[in-house]
Amino acid sequence: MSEARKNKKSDQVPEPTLRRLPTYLFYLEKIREKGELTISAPVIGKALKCDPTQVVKDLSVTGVKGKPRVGYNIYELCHALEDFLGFNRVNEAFLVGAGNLGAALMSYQERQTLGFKIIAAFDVDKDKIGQQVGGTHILEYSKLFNLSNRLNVKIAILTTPNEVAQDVAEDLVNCGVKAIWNFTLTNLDLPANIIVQNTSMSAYAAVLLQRLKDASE
Amino acid sequence: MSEARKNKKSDQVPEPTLRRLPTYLFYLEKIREKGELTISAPVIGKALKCDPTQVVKDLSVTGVKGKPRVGYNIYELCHALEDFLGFNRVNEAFLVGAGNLGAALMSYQERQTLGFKIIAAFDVDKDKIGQQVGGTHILEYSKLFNLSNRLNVKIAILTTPNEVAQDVAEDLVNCGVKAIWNFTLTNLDLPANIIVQNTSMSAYAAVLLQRLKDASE
DNA sequence: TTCGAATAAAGAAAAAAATCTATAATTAAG
DNA sequence: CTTAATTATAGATTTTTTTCTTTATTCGAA
Repeated sequence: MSEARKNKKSDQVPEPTLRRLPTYLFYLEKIREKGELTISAPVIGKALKCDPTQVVKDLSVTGVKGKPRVGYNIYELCHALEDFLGFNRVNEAFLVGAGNLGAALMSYQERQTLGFKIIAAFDVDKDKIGQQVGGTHILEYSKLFNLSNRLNVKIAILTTPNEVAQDVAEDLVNCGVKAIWNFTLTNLDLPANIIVQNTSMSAYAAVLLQRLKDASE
Repeated sequence: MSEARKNKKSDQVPEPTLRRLPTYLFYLEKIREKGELTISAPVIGKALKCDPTQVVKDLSVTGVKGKPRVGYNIYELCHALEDFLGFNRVNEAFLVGAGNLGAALMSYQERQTLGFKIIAAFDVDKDKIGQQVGGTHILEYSKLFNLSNRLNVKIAILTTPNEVAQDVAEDLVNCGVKAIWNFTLTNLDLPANIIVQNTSMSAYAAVLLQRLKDASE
């Protein structure tokens, strides 16, 4: 049992790799549409400006094998990536806070694969309730509790104002949500078994500004 | 000269640290509003669920010194962080593609410090042109060229559809933009001196889905 | 059929980042 | 005034991630 846990941790795919995988997938889909059948790691590396051996290592998590002097079968690779990432499964999600960012994510999911489907959005703003964005209805927040009893939704997207983020997150956990994609600046304090993915736009902005500063010195 | 370049690179603050700095800043601002004067690294670490020595290392980039048994002066630290991140300077930016995500970022900047001010947004959609989001006007895309002659904008946010991303990015570079925050899935092919910060929502989604999968095994 | 070039794969080495440890400084309590 | 506890700091260690190197495979050209 302790060995099982040890395995589980060592089996975990590194986060940098996970972050790169969707990039490969979208690039490969674009190439596939052009009618190409195979592609080699050096070609991918050149297009995506990264190391070819990095590409090979990253792609190896899918289990797909490439052939020397030929490369990978694009169709097989796309399929394996989608399968590995879970992008072809129906990962249902709630969204709370249908403001600008919330609405953006709701319409985002329509056009591009986000990895899951937002099946219901919630807000307390009377003006928003009843509206529909990206094919998803915005419901009164209090409906969350009824709805979560019937549906078994494990993922939630949190795009509320900072002030209510902690309370809403606790509600979501009580409704059976296991993973929260947190776009607020609030550091959520939740049970250890709840997966929280903090995504702050400021973090990226900080890196961009700093690199710009570095470059001009 | 070669030594200067060497220094420049080794002086660069690690990206993980840069990404954490805004989190510290927003947490500290919240604490400061409560009237606290000092805070210690262990307290920050506990609140933000990270290692106290990590906190010390991260904060040391600002040059602020803490006192043993007391901690840091919150006011001084906030100020130093803002200064270091450049959040208190007026970093002007263009935004191209005032769709959902673009609009989200435009209104985002109003409420929370993104690190810069979007001074003009551009789109080709007649319905959007003339509108105003988050205090910023949406202009006809062709106006970009005239405007960039007068203003000296170094940063651009790219939230267009994937298909036009490369062309728009090239336009932006021709207009003097040095750094592009790319929200599209297109891998931009631009001169090496242009800073590109790719931000794909799917990357985060991938990590979240995977960790959820790991947890249920 | 054979040779050579290109490539994936696997492992080693290097680099980067996070964590841990020891030290010194400081303040509060006795 | 002294001591003990707390904390910042700096350095060492460990872990993680990336890059480099080697090997073996495969296809195409001679």
